[in-house]
Amino acid sequence: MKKITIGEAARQSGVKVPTVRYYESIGLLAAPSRSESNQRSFEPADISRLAFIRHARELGFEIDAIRTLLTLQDDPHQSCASADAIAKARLIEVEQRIRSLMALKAELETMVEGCGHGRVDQCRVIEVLADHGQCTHPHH
Amino acid sequence: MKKITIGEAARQSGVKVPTVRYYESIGLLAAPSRSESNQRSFEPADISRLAFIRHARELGFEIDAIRTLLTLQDDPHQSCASADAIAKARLIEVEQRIRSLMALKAELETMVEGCGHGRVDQCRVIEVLADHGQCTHPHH
DNA sequence: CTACATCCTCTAGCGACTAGAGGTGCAAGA
DNA sequence: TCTTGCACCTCTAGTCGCTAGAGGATGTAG
Repeated sequence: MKKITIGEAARQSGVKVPTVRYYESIGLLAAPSRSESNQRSFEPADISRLAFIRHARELGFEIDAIRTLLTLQDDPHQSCASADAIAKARLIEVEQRIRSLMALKAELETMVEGCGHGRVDQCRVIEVLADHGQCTHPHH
Repeated sequence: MKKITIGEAARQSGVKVPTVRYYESIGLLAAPSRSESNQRSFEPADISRLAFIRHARELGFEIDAIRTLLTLQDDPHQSCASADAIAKARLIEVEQRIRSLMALKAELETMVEGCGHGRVDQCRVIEVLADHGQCTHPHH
């Protein structure tokens, strides 16, 4: 059984070293055993768990949601209804976020296109910002 | 000259009362004059400035970017190149964010569609999270 | 006059890290 | 053997943009 240092765990999972320690501190990752010189010694399972967390974080899941997902993963005999619900909720969030970003994109485009590259007092960027009534998409 | 209280300023600008105070504290808004009983008394120009800030925040501009935009607004004889650059940078950010959210949406859809509503050990949600290699869009 | 809303200041908290100080341990080259 | 330099340790504080709450003063309506 070779010892996996925190640096190695970080490299293999793609989670940064301080973040690994942070996850341990908030109880997302069980405290690993320590070497004689007090250094953390991880198991392969920890790497998987870290990769799981990283992937979920990349997908924008919050730590609390991940905590739930991990509990589910730890007990595979449970119904996956919770996992499904969490993913669905996240999907709805993402869809909403995309919609609002699209409106935002349109507005920014109007601003940038309208910019005559002259002085600020003719600048559409500043103007649009100053007056929300001019928005092409006022619903934000 | 009627005195505008912080509550009124908040109502008219759409910025919350504690946030108005916060903006003052970080120097985004000049400290207004005070009444005899030490209450803030705002000018109509402050309301416009707050509305400007609110709109810019809604468009996702960071406080620092807004600070620059406000300086530009304060001096309309400057070239609007900076404002243009800030807006363009923000547009690029937004476009990137949309692209990555679309990839994310696709991945979440795969997860949710694949869920057989059975037990966790057959759950695609958990499975996909555990193994990034299964992503349809691995580039995140 | 009595409620009750609004104002004031100040401090602390949120999420999810990140940075830095100050120290120990370890392996490899001169 | 020494020393260089990296990786590790703990702890605290900072990031961003607010938000919440304590504890108190003031303003307004009935």
